[in-house]
Amino acid sequence: MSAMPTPQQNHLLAALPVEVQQRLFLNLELIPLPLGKILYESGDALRHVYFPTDAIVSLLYVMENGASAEISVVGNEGLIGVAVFMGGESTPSRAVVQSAGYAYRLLGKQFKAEVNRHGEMLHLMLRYTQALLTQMAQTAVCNRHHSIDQQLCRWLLLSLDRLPGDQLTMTQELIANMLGVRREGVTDAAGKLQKLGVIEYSRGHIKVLDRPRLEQLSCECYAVVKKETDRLLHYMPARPGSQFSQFSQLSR
Amino acid sequence: MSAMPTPQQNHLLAALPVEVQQRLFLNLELIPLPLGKILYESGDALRHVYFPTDAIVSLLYVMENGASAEISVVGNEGLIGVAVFMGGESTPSRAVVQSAGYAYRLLGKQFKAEVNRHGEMLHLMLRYTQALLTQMAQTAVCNRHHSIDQQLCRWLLLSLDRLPGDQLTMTQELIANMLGVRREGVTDAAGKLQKLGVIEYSRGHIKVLDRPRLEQLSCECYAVVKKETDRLLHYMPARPGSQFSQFSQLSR
DNA sequence: TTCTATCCGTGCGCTAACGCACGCAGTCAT
DNA sequence: ATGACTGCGTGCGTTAGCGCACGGATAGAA
Repeated sequence: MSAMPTPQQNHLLAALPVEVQQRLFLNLELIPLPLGKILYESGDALRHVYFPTDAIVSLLYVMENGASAEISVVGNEGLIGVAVFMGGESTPSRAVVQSAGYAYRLLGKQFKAEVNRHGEMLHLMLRYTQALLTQMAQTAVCNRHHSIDQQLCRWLLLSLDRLPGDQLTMTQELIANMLGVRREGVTDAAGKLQKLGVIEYSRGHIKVLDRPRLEQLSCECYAVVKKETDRLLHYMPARPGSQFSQFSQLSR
Repeated sequence: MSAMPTPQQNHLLAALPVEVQQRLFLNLELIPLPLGKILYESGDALRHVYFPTDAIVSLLYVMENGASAEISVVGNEGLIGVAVFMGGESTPSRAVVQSAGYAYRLLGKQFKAEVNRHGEMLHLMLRYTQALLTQMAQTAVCNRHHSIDQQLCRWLLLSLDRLPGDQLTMTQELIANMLGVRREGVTDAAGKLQKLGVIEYSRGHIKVLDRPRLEQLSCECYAVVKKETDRLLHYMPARPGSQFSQFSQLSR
């Protein structure tokens, strides 16, 4: 609602040199991303890349038997469609909107053209891709070794970092799909968090009351990824007036 | 043993244009990789990249509590050290030799210099990185949803693909570390496979007797990664009229 | 040969997570 | 206000994998 998103709300776009921005921004197209929208399916040839401003998109892997698992989350710190510049043009995963909002999108061709100038865009994309790699690796390990309780905390923090405020709109069923666990498992874990006074849950609305505690209860995976992402994409300090200080509040 | 490995045994090196090979091969250094050797630790600044000829290297993630999990396997189809050209210079994982052999290594600086020519080397590396990404994503999903039995099959196949012959030298303890499970779990799963006549196991020596059966018993993850890796790295030259024709734009 | 370190098999109790089923409570449209 | 639908809580029994502990087997060294 309210103010129209600007391209600079996406951290990658914002980090580009002015001249690159000037070239690119003309071709950007603002697209609303409603909850549940699928940006691409597993194996689809990618026509566009998306730079979220305030939406969150999950990279979800769906298996033959229908079971699924999230392998990565992308918000305004990143982009969807790295496969375009990596050369594969498609990936075996699905990109689905997890939290409604907007994204700027760019034609694959135009994106590639800019990358092929071998300037800052290329290097930014490379570093972002490494951050993505880190997130996936950590997800793999987390899936192996950590309890649902811990993973829920991690997941909430990941989402929180990509949203303004302390509210999420998210049913337990959806979270379960992302984590690749049962819905009841999420109910259980969320119930514990609520009893501890860390969150408030009600019919698809979550309010985080005690973020520090959430970080304590989470597994190390959250902090590791955050630290590494910070290191790789050490953006300029958050612009004045921006409440999206996702890369500035690592405690511990 | 005996014959000295050639750089061309590594698929990536072999896939490079002759002129690039001529530039690079002078700087390659043949390095023996004994079992268990650690090429780099989590967080280490990477001095070299390694192109295995006949060794297998695991990217292993070790957690705070000591638990571990393999996030990727690299043999003669790839290289160790993508972080060098991605810009991060380090990763939060450990690279450890899982099967002894040789690798050619190259100074990070020289590797970067070649990549920075923005020629075939860059594009090859990008496609390889996407293959790596795919492997990690699949590992994450596999860790979530598949049984130890299935994962063992997958793991054996991955190793087999990177070795000549049908023999592996690998204790169950080591496999357990890679899969991030108990040693007893591996004993169990391997016992079943042996009863089925699929493998022969004896004190760190595995002989695969029935590979087709192994593929049947494995989860889909093996086939998915293999197919995608093939797509990304084998069928590189864009054929006219193929859906990868946009590809040539990047590859030139 | 004999010793010893390593590797592998096995049994037992335990826990986390699963699959299923049911029921209640908000929420929204009529 | 009424009904229906969605989202959440709960209580089973079941199972895969864990942690531990011990014991047998095999290879390589003394």
